[in-house]
Amino acid sequence: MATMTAAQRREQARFAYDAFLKECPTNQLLDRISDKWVSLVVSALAAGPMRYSDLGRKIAGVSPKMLTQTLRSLERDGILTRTVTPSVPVRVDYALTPLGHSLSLLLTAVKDWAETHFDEVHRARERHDAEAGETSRAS
Amino acid sequence: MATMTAAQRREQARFAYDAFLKECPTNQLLDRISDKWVSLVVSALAAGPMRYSDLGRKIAGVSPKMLTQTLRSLERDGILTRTVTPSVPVRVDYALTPLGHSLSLLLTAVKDWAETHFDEVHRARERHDAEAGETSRAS
DNA sequence: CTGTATCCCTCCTGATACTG
DNA sequence: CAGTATCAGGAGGGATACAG
Repeated sequence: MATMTAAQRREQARFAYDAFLKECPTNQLLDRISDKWVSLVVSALAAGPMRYSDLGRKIAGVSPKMLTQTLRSLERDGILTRTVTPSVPVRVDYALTPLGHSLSLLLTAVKDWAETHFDEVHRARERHDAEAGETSRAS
Repeated sequence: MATMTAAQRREQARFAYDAFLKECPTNQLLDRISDKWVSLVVSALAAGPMRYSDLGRKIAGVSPKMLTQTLRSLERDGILTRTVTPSVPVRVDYALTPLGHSLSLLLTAVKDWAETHFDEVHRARERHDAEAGETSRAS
């Protein structure tokens, strides 16, 4: 029995962690809104409603798959609305809900933080790398 | 030539996107701080300095590899400090820098948003799923 | 125009075992 | 105690082709 103590303990820990995640679904939500494409879509829509292909153009690097996937999950979560206009060529508009707007405010705040402190991070990074270089050159 | 128009356009778009990312490294930073383990480590450290194994215990589901990896990148970015005390068993403490604290404030805000609006999201989700069921049952 | 379905491939993740 | 090295597995992301 003693031979699998480590594995067992790890499994126990993992189980506890999973349980924690179930009690605290905030983490899921947090993971979702911190998704790469989510922030881009929400920022794009913050300026106003947009059509599918407009979004595809504005975000530029996104594949139709990821765009649709992101849009669907955001619609499901009530972050944005999807409006179909059955004209001759179908037209679909996406717009932020009030909930979506409040989220966009937050994302903007985070973005601001990143912009404000980027210099600091960058300097810390260079200093850190430089010191690493010194260390390896020493000996 | 006409046969690769789509591919070319996509490549152009991708190039433009990459260029945008270089001009706006905020996105990289944003991606980094929205990492799954980053938020957990920063929250854990928000309460005060901790040792390596303490972090491992508190976060519970993390493997030593991911813990070290996360810690290293955060140290490099000046979010936290790593202090080695060369005692008989080596002792290493991790602590948030002022920069790290300001970040923890933001992450807390996001977490608060997630907690506040979780009900709303959940309801939106159920309504959406219910409507989908109705749609498929109609016809 | 607006998506959907498929395949593929890379990166990330995590587990294990070993070192200082 | 505090990591590092290595390897396997899986999920996510992208490209393509096709449908409504």
